[in-house]
Amino acid sequence: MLTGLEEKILQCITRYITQNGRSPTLDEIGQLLEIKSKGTIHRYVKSLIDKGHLQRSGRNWRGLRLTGEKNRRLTILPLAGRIAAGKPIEAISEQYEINFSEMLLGPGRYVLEVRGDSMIDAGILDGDLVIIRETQSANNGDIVVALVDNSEATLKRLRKKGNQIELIPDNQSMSPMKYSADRINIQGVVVGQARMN
Amino acid sequence: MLTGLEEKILQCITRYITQNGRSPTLDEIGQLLEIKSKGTIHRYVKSLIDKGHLQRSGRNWRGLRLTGEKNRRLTILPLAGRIAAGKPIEAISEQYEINFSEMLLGPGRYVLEVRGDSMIDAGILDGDLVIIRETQSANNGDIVVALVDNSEATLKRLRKKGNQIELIPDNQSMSPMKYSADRINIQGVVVGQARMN
DNA sequence: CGTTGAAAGTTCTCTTAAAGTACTCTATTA
DNA sequence: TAATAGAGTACTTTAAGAGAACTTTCAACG
Repeated sequence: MLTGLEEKILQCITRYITQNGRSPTLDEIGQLLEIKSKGTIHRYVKSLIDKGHLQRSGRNWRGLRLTGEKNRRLTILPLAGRIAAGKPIEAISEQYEINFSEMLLGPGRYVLEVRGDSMIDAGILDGDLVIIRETQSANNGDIVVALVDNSEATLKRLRKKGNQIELIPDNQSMSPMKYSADRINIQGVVVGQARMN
Repeated sequence: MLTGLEEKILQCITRYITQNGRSPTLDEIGQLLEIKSKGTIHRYVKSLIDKGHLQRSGRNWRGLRLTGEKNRRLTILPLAGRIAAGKPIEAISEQYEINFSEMLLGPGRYVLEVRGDSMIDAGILDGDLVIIRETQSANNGDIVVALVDNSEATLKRLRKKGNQIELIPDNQSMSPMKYSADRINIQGVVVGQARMN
């Protein structure tokens, strides 16, 4: 079990290595985390080595290595940077990690597997998983699970117009459908989308 | 058998861990349940440990762990069914569950934020997150992070043809690029994709 | 090739704040 | 009266930071 700082330092090293291809020095870690004493850093790096999350190769400078085997914090991954066509990976300074638990957990979450291409322009393909948060209310523009006439469920983008509700497929070859508000029951809204390869 | 307060505290801890990835301190529990004395909290936490609902790992702060079932459910969501346009949600007969930890965890995973539309036909939009597994080898058809001439990183679909490597954007308005194999370095392959709304 | 000094790593001690533990005392309620 | 619940106090342990003093590594230079 890692303490808060141990966690932070491990993340910091992981990120440094992914971006620069070599491990940081103690002082560099200290700079990134705003800790002035390299003795303090060393204590935690050593404890990470003892706990098996890091290895030191020989006694070289910048000789830290990730072991990778130990499970990291459950749903948190380092955000290494941004990638675009034709450019180097752009380093990210503001944010260190992506917390998926916010999307995945929390009350009333469940998953639906999407069938069909009706939301293809929103990047939701056949076979994708969408994470739904159960709710009766949704805003214009949300992608919702809507129950029509209490019999048909469908995944569409929502637009409310007075007493009318429009369910809009994000697919140019399909057309929106209009209903009076009392025929539509919102079951939930899409809070995330995932695809596993 | 748990008393009312024991139940409340256990739920509170479970919820905290699922949302934050680590256990709360006694004071934090107290804050959430509006109990001022951490001595009181401690008494009930201890009784929960005695009854086997919680474990304490060592003497660490935030060292509480859930036992049994609850522990395993952390990154698992119920798969409620399949949804398609114009049809009821197709129920999935067995209790089927989606385990995201397989995608998110494991050695050498990190996240990149995608810039640009070059993979739009694969459902990877501008701003999406892709989960990368670090590897030097990839198969034909994989979506890879490729480093060209050790200077430009790009996300493209891979096709190998003898000593030639083709990097194919999944976007009809862009054309594939061909390189000799020695100019390309595979950094990792896409193992998952996520979008948070 | 060996010397040397700066940079990096290691080992300590000291300090503070926060967290956990062990009690006692009190109130409510069935 | 026993079980449940809350407040509070005193104490111990842990996490975290600063910094001094030391050794090792590495590269530049004569």
